[in-house]
Amino acid sequence: MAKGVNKVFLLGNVGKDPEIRSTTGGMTVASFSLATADRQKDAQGNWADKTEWHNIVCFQRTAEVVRDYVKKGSQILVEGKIQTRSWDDKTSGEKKYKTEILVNELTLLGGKPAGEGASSGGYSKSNTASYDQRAPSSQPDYADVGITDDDIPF
Amino acid sequence: MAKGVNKVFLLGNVGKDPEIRSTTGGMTVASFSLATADRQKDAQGNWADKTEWHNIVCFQRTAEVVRDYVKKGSQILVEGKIQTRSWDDKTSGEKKYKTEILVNELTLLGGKPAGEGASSGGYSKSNTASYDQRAPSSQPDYADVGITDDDIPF
Amino acid sequence: MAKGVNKVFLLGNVGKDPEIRSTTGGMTVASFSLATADRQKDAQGNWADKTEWHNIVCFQRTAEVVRDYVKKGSQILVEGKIQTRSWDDKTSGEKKYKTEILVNELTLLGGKPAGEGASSGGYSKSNTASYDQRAPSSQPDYADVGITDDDIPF
Amino acid sequence: MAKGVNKVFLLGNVGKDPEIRSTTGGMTVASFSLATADRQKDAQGNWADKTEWHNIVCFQRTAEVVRDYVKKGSQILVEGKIQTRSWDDKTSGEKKYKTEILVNELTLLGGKPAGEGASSGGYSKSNTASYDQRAPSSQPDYADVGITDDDIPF
DNA sequence: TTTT
DNA sequence: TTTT
Repeated sequence: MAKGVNKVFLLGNVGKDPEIRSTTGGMTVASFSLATADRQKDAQGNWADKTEWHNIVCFQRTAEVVRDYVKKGSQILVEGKIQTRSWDDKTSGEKKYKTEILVNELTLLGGKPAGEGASSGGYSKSNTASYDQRAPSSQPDYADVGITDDDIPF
Repeated sequence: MAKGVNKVFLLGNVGKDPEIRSTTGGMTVASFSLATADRQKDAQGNWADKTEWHNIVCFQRTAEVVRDYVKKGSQILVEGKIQTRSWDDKTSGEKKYKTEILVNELTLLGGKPAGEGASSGGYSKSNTASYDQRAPSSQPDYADVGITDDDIPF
Repeated sequence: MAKGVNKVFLLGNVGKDPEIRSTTGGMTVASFSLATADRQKDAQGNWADKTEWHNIVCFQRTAEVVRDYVKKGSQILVEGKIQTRSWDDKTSGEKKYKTEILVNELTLLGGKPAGEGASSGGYSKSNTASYDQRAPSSQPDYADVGITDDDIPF
Repeated sequence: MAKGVNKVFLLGNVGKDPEIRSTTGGMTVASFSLATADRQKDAQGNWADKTEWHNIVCFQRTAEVVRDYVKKGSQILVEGKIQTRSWDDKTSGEKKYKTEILVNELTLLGGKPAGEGASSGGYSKSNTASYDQRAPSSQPDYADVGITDDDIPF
């Protein structure tokens, strides 16, 4: 029986080809950024599109679906939960936070059809660099902290 | 017609008495942290409670409900959307991010009954300090950036 | 402040061209059936697709979007609430129930591209007949009961 | 990977003590009605509470939680999906429909505290009668149609 | 920092 | 049929 609720629905477009990794336990992990567009009024009272970017993380079978079918531009719907990780930045000595959406369920929609785009396998090494722009070197990722399959929270 | 979806449901308990502010446009803004409990397996395979903390922001009428009825310990359900603000930290020169839940709808549940607790108005000055622990001095808050009522996206 | 929650998310395909009507108050109402596909295990333990049909009702601007853009086959996402209407069937004398989803927000997805299909305006008279198969003659619809714009619950 | 979405969130109060049954496969099934309150404008433009009733069905562990903790008056939050069953009424010869919410997750909230009320075990035989008022004799229930554990869709 |  |  649930004690609380932490549920998120996002529908949007994938910003770059997903990054695929494996945990030390051999589990597949996929991460990518997702843009959700929101029509809202600006300061002048005009309707304008505003884009919100989300850090998405998928595990196991869902990560494999992402690896095989999700690319830059894909339109998807995800259901998941919010999780904020924190760590001490070794350079600045400051506490840092990164909020991510851990996905329970993923639905592929239309958007840019799969099969086109730069990378053949839905995954390209070059993603790593741009992903790191947002997640600087001192940030521990799942591999760094030695995540195993037992650590996955669902 | 919506172009995307960015929807969050959180049910949990409020960590401290909410902080209440006003924008330059005179709109009430309430912010507080909300703990959602999640039962999940730990590394040993045992079920353990894990708490996730969320930064909640309410505007206008909802902020007034918060001011009048929500206190440390209150059990509430919120529906809202995820927004990540970023700014350049003046001290370290680094880019920082803070993810918040902007509330559309709030439902008061049971939990610790309202009317008890330290603060009389559901709001105590002392919240400010601890809130600032997580949101260091160089972070712009809504007042700093001169938000007016026109900026509110719903 | 909300006292309860009654919220539905459906993603699926429209079964027929929507039926468009007007209330006595001149408000546009659109109704159609929406199929949501669910992969589930059958009695033999095999995964099989099961389709669930939902009665969708849209009002005002959303109904106009439906009239202009939604057709048989369209893939859409709706957010709304559940409502069950009841009436006494004049023929059988029995109490009847019809559960509908009243839409708050509608998002057009890819699916079968708009612009094809039999009807030009996203609405064809012939829908009425098949719609009526599920909603027999003795059922009051919104026009029959003299709904005006004031009756719309949001 | 999901092909569609059919998701419901309801927060409200239980109308009667739940009815508890077992399938031929020995699985526990709990059903009850849930009232969700909605503040909406009436024809005169005044805000009025409107109650919507939902037919809730829980299986397995969730049904056991319901049996042990949920009573008339309990405030709960459920997440589930919509399902409409249909059958031919043997008396009138008409097609009938009943829409139900199949629960995936249930959260007990405050409301009227458990442990009080008429029934000792959170379950009273007398529920059956009133449930049958809404679900006349000719309606197949889960036991009638010989549901086994394999039939449960999640 | 909450809650059971 | 619930609840505030």
